[in-house]
Amino acid sequence: MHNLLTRKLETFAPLPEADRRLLDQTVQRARLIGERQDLIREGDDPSHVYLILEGFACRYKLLPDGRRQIMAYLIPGDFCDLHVFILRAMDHNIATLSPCRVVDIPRARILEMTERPALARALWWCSLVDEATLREWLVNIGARSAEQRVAHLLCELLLRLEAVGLTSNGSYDLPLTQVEIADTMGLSHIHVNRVLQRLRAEELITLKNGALVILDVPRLKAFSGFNPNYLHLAEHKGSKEPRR
Amino acid sequence: MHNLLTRKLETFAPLPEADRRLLDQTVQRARLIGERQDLIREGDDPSHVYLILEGFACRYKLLPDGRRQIMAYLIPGDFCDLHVFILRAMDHNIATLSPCRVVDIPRARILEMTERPALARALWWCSLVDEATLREWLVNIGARSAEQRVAHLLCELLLRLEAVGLTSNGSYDLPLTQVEIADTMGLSHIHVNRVLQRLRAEELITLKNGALVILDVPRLKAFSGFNPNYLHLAEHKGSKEPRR
DNA sequence: CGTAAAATTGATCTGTCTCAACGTGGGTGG
DNA sequence: CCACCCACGTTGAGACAGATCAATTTTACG
Repeated sequence: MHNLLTRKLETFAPLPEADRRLLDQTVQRARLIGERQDLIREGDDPSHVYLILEGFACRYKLLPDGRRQIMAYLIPGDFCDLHVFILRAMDHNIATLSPCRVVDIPRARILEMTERPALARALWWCSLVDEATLREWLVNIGARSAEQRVAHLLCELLLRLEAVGLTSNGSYDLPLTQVEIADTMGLSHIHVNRVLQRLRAEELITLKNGALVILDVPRLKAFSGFNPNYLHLAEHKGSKEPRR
Repeated sequence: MHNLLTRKLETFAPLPEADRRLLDQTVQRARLIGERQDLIREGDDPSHVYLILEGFACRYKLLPDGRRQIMAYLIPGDFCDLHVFILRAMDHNIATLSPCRVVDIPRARILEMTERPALARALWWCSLVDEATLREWLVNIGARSAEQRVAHLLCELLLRLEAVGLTSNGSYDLPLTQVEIADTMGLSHIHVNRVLQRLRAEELITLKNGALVILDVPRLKAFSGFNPNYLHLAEHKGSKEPRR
């Protein structure tokens, strides 16, 4: 099996051998970062693009009154700031949640990647999937009940972590505090606590010390109204030809 | 002044004359579509990319229980479905809100555009700004009060419409019903009605028959906690060099 | 005019928040 | 190695923003 990045990008479409080699080179030197460290701050114009190899990170914004809204979780294989390559200034912050292993990719290397058609498309695909995920989060917060929101998040993370081999039948590490889940869902942490208790009482999940077990995946999906289409996994399974 | 699309893309960076000519050609033949028509449905893989020249449209998803969540407004200069160029299947619907003038751009033309470096970057910029807007909407729905949410939306539309020349000092056409605003904000339409009344009572806005007047722009921005950085306007004003 | 969609109003209900304790477990320094 | 501490989780009570239900009024338009 190839490295994590290759594995993720090939979810979209197979890559030429030369591209794989470039990715292998790219993912060489990683550095370790402790939990709850800001990786990038609003206003920054970072000189490198960061790629998560291990651990959880998040995008977030702070409001004047001190509230925090988490807008995305970044898991192994995710780029933190591909967009500043174009946009110049970060409009939000990125912080680690758990200890992370991170690769710093120089801009020149990204440029090199975007000059290879298959890789360029794969990177574009990454940022479009991020966007689609954001849309689903908006639906989640805007239109679902507290219980459904949390359940939906757990279903999404199951599929995303499965895609990078970080689950074992329905269970995975979820290194989040209830406060962090609350800041993600637009709920108070007290309410998140009660929601989790209800999900446990319904025998849908088990969650203790960051270890999540989904006891009945189909039921949790049905309960939360989960439809995986927005993750755009399994794109090349249908053996479609690239379109003109 | 050039056409609308050129104007919008040059918000990001000036374009070579040849690119402008290509854009002028692209925007030739538009078609008219009535209000409240679906342009694209979930599951579609459209053969053209649609560009709005006039009118309002929106992205939305429907939930099993019949709720609708609107996830974006599309205004003149916005692409509807640039992403299906890569992702293949739509994961949401797009419908007109008001009558619209729309250009159908064949995929081949998009491909041609992405082969010109300045245009490719400009298109990428468009989709990154869409993503940044989505993040701000998430913050809006997740962390702000009903009054602030609506006020924030009105501030955002002011800047976006200003960028395409569709405002006149603090006022613009807002062809939305209160139900549509409600489906956008994750509120009931009855509550939206009351929120609008309060904004009017505070002498922040006037809104009647789709004509919005913001009576005190700075106060409305302050009230809603509006920070325009996420729209990434005025990128090349600072005369930055393109980075390597 | 007549009709349907949109806006408005009032009354009531409920999900979620806030405030205020209290419990608990893992890490650390004495 | 124990005791303390602090972050995290849990519980209860009360308050409130916003939902729901049910009319009624206004507006747009054929």
